[in-house]
Amino acid sequence: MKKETHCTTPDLIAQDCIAVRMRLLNRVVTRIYDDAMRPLGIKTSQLNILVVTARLGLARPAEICDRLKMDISTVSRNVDRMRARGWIEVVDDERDARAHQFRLSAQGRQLLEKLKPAWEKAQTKAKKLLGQSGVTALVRATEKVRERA
Amino acid sequence: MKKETHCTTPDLIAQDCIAVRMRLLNRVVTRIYDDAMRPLGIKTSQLNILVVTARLGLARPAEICDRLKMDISTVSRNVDRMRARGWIEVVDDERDARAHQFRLSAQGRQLLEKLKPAWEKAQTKAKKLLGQSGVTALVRATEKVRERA
DNA sequence: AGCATATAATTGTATATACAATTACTTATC
DNA sequence: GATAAGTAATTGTATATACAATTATATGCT
Repeated sequence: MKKETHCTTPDLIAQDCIAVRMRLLNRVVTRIYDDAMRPLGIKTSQLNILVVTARLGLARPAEICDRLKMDISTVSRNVDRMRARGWIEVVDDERDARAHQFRLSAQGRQLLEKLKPAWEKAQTKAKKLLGQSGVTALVRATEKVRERA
Repeated sequence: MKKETHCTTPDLIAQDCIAVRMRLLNRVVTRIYDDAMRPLGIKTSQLNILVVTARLGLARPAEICDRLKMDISTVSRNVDRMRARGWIEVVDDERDARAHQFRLSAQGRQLLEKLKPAWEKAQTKAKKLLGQSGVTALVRATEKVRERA
């Protein structure tokens, strides 16, 4: 005989809601990386953009949005801050006066190398928290999101 | 013979970084719920607080922080907005003049019932995105976080 | 060529988030 | 009971985030 579980709406949502748990875990994980990288003056959100830009070489804002599933206005303002810190340079597009691209400055590349140990430390902690199955599930889900787009 | 993988730092971080993927997935999942609940005028972050408050009956700010791993100043300001919308009431603590508690108003309870169908729709989408293993891993990780605190 | 439409990116506005500093009160200690 | 130490919560400041509106430019159509 199946056990009846009488859950009120708040109980149901509090226990099951994926968004609630995802946001909670996001806060905890972000804190791990932010703490580790604080001495270097960079936050997790900016790390995202830094590495995507580094990999692309020359990155259009729309490409960054696509890779990170981030609103273009968010990218716009985050890059502003990173530019102010001297990590990113803006290159105008010669063919299209509306467009431009970003690339890392020498300082940006230097920062990337310098933060590696701190990142590794945070990564180890995060791995431990999620477990192997958690990491696998995370990778699978993010890949699925990218495929669909 | 093991295949050598020569990864530059940005490649390594972009591919492996748990924080990057977690934040990406958090944005995608949050968007699913925000879209579903937009007609009701509530956002995912507020839903978190709404359900925790509902379950606790009377909730102290510090309790909400603990449940959600959220900074107390964040709770303070989110509750302000929810109070302004008439979903939450503040009750003074008679024993300690510094302290107070929150509870749902009638409107807040009504909202909670009204949003159930929208929440279920979003929940179904999110489950599909994460898959069963993803949901399990997520629950496991969040429970681990709660134990440790 | 000229106008309508599409596109790239920013800016306006609001919420979410956290750390640091502050305010207001309570508890412990002498 | 006065003062020091501790605690509850807010307020100051900065970043992150997204939707809507705007600006500036490019493209397509006639």
